[in-house]
Amino acid sequence: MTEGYNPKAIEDKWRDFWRKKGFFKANIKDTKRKFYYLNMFPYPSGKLHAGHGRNYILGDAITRFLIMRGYNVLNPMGWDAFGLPAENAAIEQGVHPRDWTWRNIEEFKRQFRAWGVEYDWDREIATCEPDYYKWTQWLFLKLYERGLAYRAEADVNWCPGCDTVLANEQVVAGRCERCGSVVERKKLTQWFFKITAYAQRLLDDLDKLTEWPERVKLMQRNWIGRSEGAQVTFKSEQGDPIEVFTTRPDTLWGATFLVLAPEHPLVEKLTAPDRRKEVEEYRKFAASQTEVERLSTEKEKTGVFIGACAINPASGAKIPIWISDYVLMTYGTGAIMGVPAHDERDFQFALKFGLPVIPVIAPPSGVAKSHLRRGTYREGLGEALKEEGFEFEEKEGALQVTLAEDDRARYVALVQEYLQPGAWTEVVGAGWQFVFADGAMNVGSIEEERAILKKCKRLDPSVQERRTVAELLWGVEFYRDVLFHAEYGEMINSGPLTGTGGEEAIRRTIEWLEARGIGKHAVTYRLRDWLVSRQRYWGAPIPMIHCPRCGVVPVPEEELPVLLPDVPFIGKKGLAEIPEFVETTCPRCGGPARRDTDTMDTFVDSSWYFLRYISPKDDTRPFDPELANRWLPVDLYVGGVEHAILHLLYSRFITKALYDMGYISFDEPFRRLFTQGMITYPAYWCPTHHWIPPGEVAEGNRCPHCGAPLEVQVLAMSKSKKNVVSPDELIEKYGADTERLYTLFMGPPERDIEWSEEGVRGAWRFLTRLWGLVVDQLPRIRDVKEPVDPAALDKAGQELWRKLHATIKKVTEEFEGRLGMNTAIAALMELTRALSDYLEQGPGDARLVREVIRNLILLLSPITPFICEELWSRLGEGRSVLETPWPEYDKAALAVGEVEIPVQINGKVRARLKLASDVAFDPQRLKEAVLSAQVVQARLSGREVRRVIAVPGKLVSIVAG
RNA sequence: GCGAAGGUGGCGGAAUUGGCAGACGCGCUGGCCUUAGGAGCCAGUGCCGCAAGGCGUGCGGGUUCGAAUCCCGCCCUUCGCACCA
Repeated sequence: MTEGYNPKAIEDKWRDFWRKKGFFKANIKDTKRKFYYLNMFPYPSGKLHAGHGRNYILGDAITRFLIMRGYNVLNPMGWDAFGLPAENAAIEQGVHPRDWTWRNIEEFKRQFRAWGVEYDWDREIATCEPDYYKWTQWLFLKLYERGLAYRAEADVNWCPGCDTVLANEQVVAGRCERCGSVVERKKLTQWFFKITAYAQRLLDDLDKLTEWPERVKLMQRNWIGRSEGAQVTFKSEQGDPIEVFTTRPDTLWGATFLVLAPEHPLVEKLTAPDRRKEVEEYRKFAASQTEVERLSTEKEKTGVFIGACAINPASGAKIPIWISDYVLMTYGTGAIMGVPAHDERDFQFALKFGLPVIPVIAPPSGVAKSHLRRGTYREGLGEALKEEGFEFEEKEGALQVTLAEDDRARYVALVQEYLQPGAWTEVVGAGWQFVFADGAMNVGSIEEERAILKKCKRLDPSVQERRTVAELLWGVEFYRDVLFHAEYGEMINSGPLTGTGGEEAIRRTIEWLEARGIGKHAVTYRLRDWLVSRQRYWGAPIPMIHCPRCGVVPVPEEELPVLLPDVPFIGKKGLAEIPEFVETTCPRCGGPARRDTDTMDTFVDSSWYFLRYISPKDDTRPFDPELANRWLPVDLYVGGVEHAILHLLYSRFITKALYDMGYISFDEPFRRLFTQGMITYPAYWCPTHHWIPPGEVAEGNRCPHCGAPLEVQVLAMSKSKKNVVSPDELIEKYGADTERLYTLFMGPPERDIEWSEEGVRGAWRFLTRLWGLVVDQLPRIRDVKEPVDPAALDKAGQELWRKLHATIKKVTEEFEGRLGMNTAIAALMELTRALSDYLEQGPGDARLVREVIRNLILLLSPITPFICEELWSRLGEGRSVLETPWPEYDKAALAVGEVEIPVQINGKVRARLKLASDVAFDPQRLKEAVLSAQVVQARLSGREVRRVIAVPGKLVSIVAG
């Protein structure tokens, strides 16, 4: 009876072995064959679950692989230990956030150890410790010195439930992510980092990041949101300049109104006295809008006229000034020109408030529409149109004509003949034309628009209520899809620039503006400055002092860190409530002053931590610049996509700022980025009892407490949704190796995948089989010392020999390249199967068996280190797996034995031939061998062979007549 | 609405460069072992068909000796952004 696989005993035996041997300690001074591997450090929030394993197990496997490849690997671990959850948990449980945090850290470390996930623990950092946040504060001071940190009043997200400002990412659909309160907007004076100063570089340098996923780069591009266009100066009737940003300067002649953001500073000045009350009310309404209301899509446009007008600098037309909340103060100049003919939002706004629409860009389709109402034309028009070749449809006595722009004149002439007295029709296309019996009129300016409307009202009293021509046309269903378009095209109704088209239009308009000094080329970004203030206790204090005489004064560098006051933590507490913290003296004048009572956003802590690992204990500087320049950028950075924007953008920004200050010689922090997917699991929701752990769900998907049917959703594992699988239980039941193997095998690491208990069993079965196989063979191979002699192998031996080398190649390539551990493991399973098949045929060549087992263990060891270390030691190799070089494959071995070549005849596989490798890889011999084969001849049965395509080592395709 | 990624057996997925579609695992079916099985072992398993054979990678077309892979059009799913002028 073979000794069974007992993971518990094995894992306990090897658990601390690697750590004691120091395999995971980087030799920081030696950077010859260095590799900086980094996992995004975790927020220590309780316990690790199986979902976390995706990240750390992958990282550990890669690290072990790199060590065996002879790299000097730096793979450190630390704790993103400041933040709201610690504080909230502390309030609920009455413990100090620091104690809560360290308790969790200890738990995480215990779990890492159980998983066999090892780090260079000498370099452990925790952002909540003074020896770390001292340097976060140092960073703040440096940014302040450079003018990259500033204080300003701003609208912020305020959660009334948690009593603090929230980060944008903590606001989900307008509600506080934690307590669900509707987030309010509040005006507060806050600290900002000027990330916008780096917008262009952050955008441009994305092109340098060739080893980042396209998806992440795209998300950053969108987030930065560069828009190119023009800034145009309009003037109010009183002469006040109003700056407007537009990406479509070519539509300038079509601007029939201006809209300012409600908070725009000019509103105060421009508002007419009789409109003041209404304007004030609207501004109040806009300010009170919660994020939820503001974000609701498809909501009707709102706004008010402020009783003042401006002059369109191109057309000279007098146009009204409105305010509306669809214009944001934080983007561009906070004011826009309304071009309803070519912007959907402006079009809706104009339609709702009766503002004129003037088309100024010809639709590129070159199509125009004309609608003839019943009774407006004389009999015979239909026939005449047909005769002239116009396309139209008749609908309830009305004619709907669709014509090419080129035929417009011919069409107008024809229709005019048939119009009833007092009737008219329109041609809507490149410009809107009204065709009356006595002539045609063009909607080319506001005056013309007014004149046409007046004439129509006179002719047809039923349109008396229409406020604009656009409204008149909107009444005709047939026209609706052509009244506005946002495409580029030839400029029309645009004074001197009429006729300018395509690429030229924008460029020439900007030249025209610049020549007149009323506008210029301009670029705007969607990216906003980074708000870093938080009114909470558990964060790095902002190292600033407010002095009544000297104003804002930075804390001198030598006085850092500004320590968090060590106070008993009961209930909510901000630094502002702790007098012994607040009261201080001004470093400049020595008089009484107050400390800044805000702490920093935790994203500041994590925006530079990858530098601190280089010299974590240095208390004279944040990092050793010389070593940092040698070790960074990080060679491979692995973490979740959820950080695609914020953390990664902030880190890039801080790196560039430090580069500009001369502290480092690289300006991107992470050379290669890999974003691993999440592990999902069913989550059960009861309307009354909320999230129910999957294990407690009652028969028929019902709530165990009230019997209500539960809503099931497959979601990323998370403690709050109670759908986590505990590694502790898995390790108890199957061992850490099984969990590691399954985690890496379940699918490609970048994809989200559902956890499966059955899948875990499959991994367990494989390890059990492997164990049995090796242990069975040990007695006869333990003392075999001679290498394999490939020439002496029989056919089956050759097959296995080739398979072994193919497997080494495959696994090595996955570790070095796309990290597809799933297919690497599949290959190892195949090799295991091949070995056991080989052994079933007889005892086989002991040297070969030993060689296969040896390599199998080495190749699998990064994935399942415990079982491999145990089997390896039993093999009697004398040193540890991690001291053994990674196997190399032998090219010659890949060409040993026979290859199966499929033969296609007219596109269908009709035969498979086993051919010797030297034949199969030689196109000429391959062709001959296939054509002369019996099966192929029979299949061809005398048909003419027209063409033969032989792909060496792959297949042969025959085209027969 | 805009942008991106994706759609392959009952399920997770493989096919990395245009070259045997479904590797590997799960599940299922049958058998063995067992007092028993939510354990283990062996075999089978894309679909239709007794078979020969045919059909198959979201749908429709195209290029090619050959298409999951390339091109054109459409449908669906997921994610990101969402009044950004």
